[in-house]
Amino acid sequence: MARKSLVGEVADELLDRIIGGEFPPGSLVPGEHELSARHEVSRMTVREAMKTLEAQHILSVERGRGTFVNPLNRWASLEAVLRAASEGKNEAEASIQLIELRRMLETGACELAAGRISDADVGVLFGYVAAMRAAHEVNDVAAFVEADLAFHDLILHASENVFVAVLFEPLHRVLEKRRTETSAVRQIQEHAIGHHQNIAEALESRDAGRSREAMDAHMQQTLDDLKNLVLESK
Amino acid sequence: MARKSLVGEVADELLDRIIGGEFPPGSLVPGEHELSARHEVSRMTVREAMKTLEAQHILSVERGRGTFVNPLNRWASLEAVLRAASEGKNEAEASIQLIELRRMLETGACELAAGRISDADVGVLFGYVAAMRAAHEVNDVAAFVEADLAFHDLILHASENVFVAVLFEPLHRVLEKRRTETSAVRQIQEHAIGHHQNIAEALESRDAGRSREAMDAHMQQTLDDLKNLVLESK
DNA sequence: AAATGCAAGATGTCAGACATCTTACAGTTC
DNA sequence: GAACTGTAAGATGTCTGACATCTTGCATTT
Repeated sequence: MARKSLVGEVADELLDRIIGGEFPPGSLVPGEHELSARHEVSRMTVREAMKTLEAQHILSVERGRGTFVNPLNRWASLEAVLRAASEGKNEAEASIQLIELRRMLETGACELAAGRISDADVGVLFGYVAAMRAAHEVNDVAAFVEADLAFHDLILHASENVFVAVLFEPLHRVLEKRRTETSAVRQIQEHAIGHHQNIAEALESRDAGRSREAMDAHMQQTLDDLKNLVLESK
Repeated sequence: MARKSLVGEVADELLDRIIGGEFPPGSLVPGEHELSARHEVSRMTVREAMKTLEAQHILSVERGRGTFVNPLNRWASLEAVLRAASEGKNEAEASIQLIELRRMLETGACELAAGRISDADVGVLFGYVAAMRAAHEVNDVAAFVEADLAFHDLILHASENVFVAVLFEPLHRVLEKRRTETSAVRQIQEHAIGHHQNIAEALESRDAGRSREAMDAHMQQTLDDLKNLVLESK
């Protein structure tokens, strides 16, 4: 599996070395000349790789002095932090923390959406639940997942908060694979259908607190499902 | 106010043109040669500027075809989205949405922290409240803000969720300026001290629900303060 | 009409050069 | 001896020009 570009390759390797502890936060990374020699690429390629990491606030480049590693809490890339947090031992712990994060955003968005969602969108929401039910009956996992995603996406947009969607997007991408796994279990599907029904009804009532709790219960179920899945496979 | 580097200048100008609607999502931006001619810089400088925007998922570069603008909901940079959302009319609306987002993360983190914070950290928390009180009495705004930030930062870390801190960091940076403004108002300081006291007590009781509500009340106050401030100045 | 080949234009990468900034150190001055 | 200064080394910033490779459209061939 060769990577797409030399720049991406160099950036990935450098990030790996940082995560591996070779260059701890605050330390100086090798100069552009040295890196270009080590990776056998031109200095321009190294510079572009650095720019990539700098844009994610993983590195700080200071003219005349050198390039430094930022502390992890300044990193702006959820994926990079995930790679760092999953390093070695605690991948399960990282997954749980991601679900916790998702829970905050989804329950918050759901609470906001209760006061802002249109009647039409509530109807669409119930439509998605029906689609999930239908997919469950014919055992169509792909269709089930699709309706599930659309359901949550609609609520996110109904919250009318652009920034929530922005922060949620990388999270969504990271969690996507695991969601497909859990959604394949029929019992989990049944749980999910019930929770989605509750959420849709809560939003229909326009009760913010009730909507939040309905989504929170769903997230709790997701967390439990993940824990069981992780405990089984490990 | 000249910007630091040519690369940053070109990246900013290009982002401005994108936000301004000159290059809508999905459209093709001018080629590297054309941009280097327009901005009177070398092609290398343009490439590095593009790389920074690509790293933030604002642009997608496809070899042989060109460079395309991504839809706004894929942008990974909160600051860039903020610039887009504040374009022209609705800066106040954007500020409110940012507070809403902060509310989700802080209340969520506080709820988690209730079950994980150490006795020692609870003590430190009360120490920060005392510091805020002292700063309030001698009218030291800087010290007040510092204790306020430390208070929230400690709770964030006590949640023991790395990803929350990562998502919160850019939000923190964006909101920092405005917080200094509101914190200068003595009446708002008094409100804040009371709320922080309640939060610290709730965390001390280790009651997750109560902790969440205490932080939620504080966020509601912050939102109200902001609305009043915005309404006054505009 | 379908398949092929080629040229144009885009990004990817390279090489070497010079500019500018930061820092340390040696030398100068008082 | 302390403070100032100039210089050299090493780092990043930028430029120029070249060649490689990929995509696409179009003309050519079959």
